Amino acid sequence: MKIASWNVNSLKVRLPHLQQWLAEAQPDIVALQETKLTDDKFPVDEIAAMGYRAVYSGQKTYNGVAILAKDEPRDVVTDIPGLDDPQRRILAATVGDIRVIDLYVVNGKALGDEKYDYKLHWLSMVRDFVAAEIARHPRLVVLGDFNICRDDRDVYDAVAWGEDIFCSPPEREALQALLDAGLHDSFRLFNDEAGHFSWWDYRQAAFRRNMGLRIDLILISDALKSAATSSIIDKAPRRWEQPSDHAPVALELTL
DNA sequence: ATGGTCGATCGTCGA
Repeated sequence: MKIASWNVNSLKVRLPHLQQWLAEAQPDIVALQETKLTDDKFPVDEIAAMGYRAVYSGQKTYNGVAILAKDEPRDVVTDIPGLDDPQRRILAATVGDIRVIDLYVVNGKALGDEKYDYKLHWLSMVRDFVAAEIARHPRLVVLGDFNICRDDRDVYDAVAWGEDIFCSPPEREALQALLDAGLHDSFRLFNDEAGHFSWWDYRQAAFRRNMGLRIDLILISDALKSAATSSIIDKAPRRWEQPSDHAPVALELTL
């Protein structure tokens, strides 16, 4: 069983990369972020031709999330209970006996910006939703683009970055609150090293210089932790022509 | 040098 996440930065542009990666990696479940497509434009047929069912929650120009799976996703949720939000950033579905919550966390722009306040509020609402979901679904995976670096190992120049956006204490506390709901950062079950990133800016040849951040995470409940055998960042698609600025991340389980 | 690069959209914003 393989579960993956990828911020594709426009599914329209990146569909050929997604198709190539699905063919090579063969994940059972993959969560996508930044599809930037309204639901009527979602490439259902092309995805079906790859052997995947899809559920999606999109909007024009911005945001947009989707879950692809070889088995039919069911019990789909597209909104955080109690949060009236037009931005399409969350998608929950059950595949087999695994509950999947796909997140495209608010970027936040800068400390003090109104988008930063929205980010923290959005995360607090997500935490409450995750706490309710984990009570109902012991096998829970919460994955996506978190737009938070959990600790300094996840930043290419932590001294220079300091406590700026993605690394501020309130953001890190919000991520820790999610983990405290009963989740584990699957990558860190297998790798303690600094310098493993999932996103690199398009500018300044950042990828070639490995000037990146680890912001794409796969968080898993206790029941899945005991079955996890690997959790990796697949940098290969970042080297392809016209890539997403994010690499896919993938978890393997013996289930 | 207050920039740089993408994507959506078509001047400018978001990341």
